[in-house]
Amino acid sequence: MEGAREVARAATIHAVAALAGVSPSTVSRALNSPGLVNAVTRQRVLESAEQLGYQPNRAARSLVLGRTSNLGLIVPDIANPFFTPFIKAVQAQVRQASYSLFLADTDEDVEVEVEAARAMAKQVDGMILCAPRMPGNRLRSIAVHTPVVIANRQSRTAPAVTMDIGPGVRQAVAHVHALGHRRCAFLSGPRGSWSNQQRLRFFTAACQAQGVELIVLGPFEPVFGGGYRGADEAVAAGVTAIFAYNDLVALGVMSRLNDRGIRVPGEMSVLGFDDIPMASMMNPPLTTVMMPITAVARASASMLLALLGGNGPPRPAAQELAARLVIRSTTESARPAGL
Amino acid sequence: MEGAREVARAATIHAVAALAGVSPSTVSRALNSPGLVNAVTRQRVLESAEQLGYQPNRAARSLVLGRTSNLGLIVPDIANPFFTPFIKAVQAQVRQASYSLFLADTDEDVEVEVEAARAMAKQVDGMILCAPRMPGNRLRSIAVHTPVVIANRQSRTAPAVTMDIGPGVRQAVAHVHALGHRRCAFLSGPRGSWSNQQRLRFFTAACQAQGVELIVLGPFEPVFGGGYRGADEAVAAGVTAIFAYNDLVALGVMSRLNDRGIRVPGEMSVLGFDDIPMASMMNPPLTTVMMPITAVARASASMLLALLGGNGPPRPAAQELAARLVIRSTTESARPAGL
DNA sequence: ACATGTTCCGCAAACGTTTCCAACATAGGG
DNA sequence: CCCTATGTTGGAAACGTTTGCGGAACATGT
Repeated sequence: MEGAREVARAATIHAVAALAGVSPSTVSRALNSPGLVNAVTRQRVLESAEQLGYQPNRAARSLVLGRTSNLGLIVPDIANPFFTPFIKAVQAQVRQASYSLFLADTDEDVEVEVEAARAMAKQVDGMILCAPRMPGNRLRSIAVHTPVVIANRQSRTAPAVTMDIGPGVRQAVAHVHALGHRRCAFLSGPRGSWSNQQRLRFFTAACQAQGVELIVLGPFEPVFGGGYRGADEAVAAGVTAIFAYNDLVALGVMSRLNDRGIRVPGEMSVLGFDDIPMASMMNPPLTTVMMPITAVARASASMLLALLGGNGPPRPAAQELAARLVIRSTTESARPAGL
Repeated sequence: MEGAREVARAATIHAVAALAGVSPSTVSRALNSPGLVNAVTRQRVLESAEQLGYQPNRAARSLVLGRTSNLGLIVPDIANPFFTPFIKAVQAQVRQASYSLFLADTDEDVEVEVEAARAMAKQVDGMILCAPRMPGNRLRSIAVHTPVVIANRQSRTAPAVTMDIGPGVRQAVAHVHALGHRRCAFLSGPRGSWSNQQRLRFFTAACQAQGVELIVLGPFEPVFGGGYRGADEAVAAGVTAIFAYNDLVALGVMSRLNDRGIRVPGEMSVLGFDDIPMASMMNPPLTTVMMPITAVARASASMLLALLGGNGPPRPAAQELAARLVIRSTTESARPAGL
């Protein structure tokens, strides 16, 4: 009967004005453009505001200002450790520019992705999209209304910051080649994912260039469990080294190989992709291609802020950062099969 | 010079009204209370809205309605895998109730915690706080203005949902006792953390009750690296089993023990806390106390939604869910020292 | 034909801000 | 002493919605 517990009704600018004995306009000015109001009046206003615990109503402010001071970030999966440094870096930068951040996770689902983006677009000034699966036209329909920066994927629709995996992939292939591996497997990630297509393409090219036979398997779920099946198929295919779509599946592969009594790196070399924090903590620590994800986050955030700053589209409408190989302990010389 | 790239100015309700040949009020009603408007007019309005790509202005709506349809969630650390199931579950439930979610991470820092909460409070209808370090008075000053549910921590200020670690801890101690361990270490987490104090208290009580000597060490950082030092100190203390503050440090402990050539569980039993996804994937898989974190998330979200639903404070103003031990492969019979 | 009820719709106020404009006071220059 | 520039303030409009109130149109019962 009593309805929702009545939270103390927030003080408005009028209340502050009344208490300070000035008009609401003066209060607004005292708070937002200190230069325009007499110092002693200002002090009085500030005290009244403090006393009443005045907090400006964001909705009213947004309404007249036409902006929300909120930014959005969409990532495929919060649980994927690959994204956590990304999220943290974006959040830090955004907060420093005194914006708040909306974060949404799409469970790696295209429909959720566009739905989340659409819903978010209505209440932010701009957003960073890390949406590897969203079709181009959907993306465009959003970018028309809202300033958008695309992360980790190329785009002609909006400014994008991507990673150039070329150097890392070539280093990886050169590394296994130098160790004597001649027949390797690539464990694909989700079929529709742009990242997967890109990785597959570069591995194919690098292997061909360096004379390594590449067996491509999959697709597998880009999670730990995906590595189980991947390991089995790779073993069946008789390869001596495995390039996993990402570190998570590499970890799954190692676990499965261990279960089957196949020693890493003694009998099978395993390479990951991404260099998530966990990679260096595994036993043995994982050799992997390090993605400069934090740098991407910073660049994306800067780009978005520049876009909103009204300085026109940022100079480089696209930016690309290089990945590189990190050699740890899951790669070793190939041994002749059967030994 | 040209200013920010001018995004197409959004269509207002007036534009839709004009196109449909009705008044703005009718448009509003057609969209929000279909029953109050004639079916054919409604159809006309809907078509006009569609044609113009009309999206209601959230700020204006919030202003008159007095609510934002946004909820907030504050967690100490997104990178901590313990929280990812929590975040996901909250997000799913919140979205289902057609709210959007603001997510903030506080880097385990008290100041950031209260600052984030304060900033967030201004633009959400309610929030879930997972803030183990926030002082009670700060918490109260926020809960006065905004409906709040506290997760994973007791509170007399706001409705809370906590986990009862008692059963899990007692099972863990009984387990190692049954295996013959009589001298164990507890690796403490952050000193100020409520969780840590709680875990320490329960382990102390359970060990005393069951006749196990407990050496408490630390505090250690609640991350992987924290386990390195923890492992060394535990070995130095001459214990045969280690209770880690959480799974992350347990993983660090295992890694460090492995480096030092100390076999787990052969020479040292290790128990974690939380049962993060990774725990079951380690090699060997970790024996740990499982926290019902997803259940907590669901309960918190339901509680908050009930609070907002205006049904008054939800029936149980506090709720408690039980933790339990999950036995895997890092615990084994104690061997006489020196063998 | 009239009274009464129902259905549908428009008018206008309200939400809490910001900001343009005008008004006033004061000071300074001629 | 007047004119103008400057500094400070209040009034009022505007942002885009929702909603209470009243009126028009129409149907129904007498």
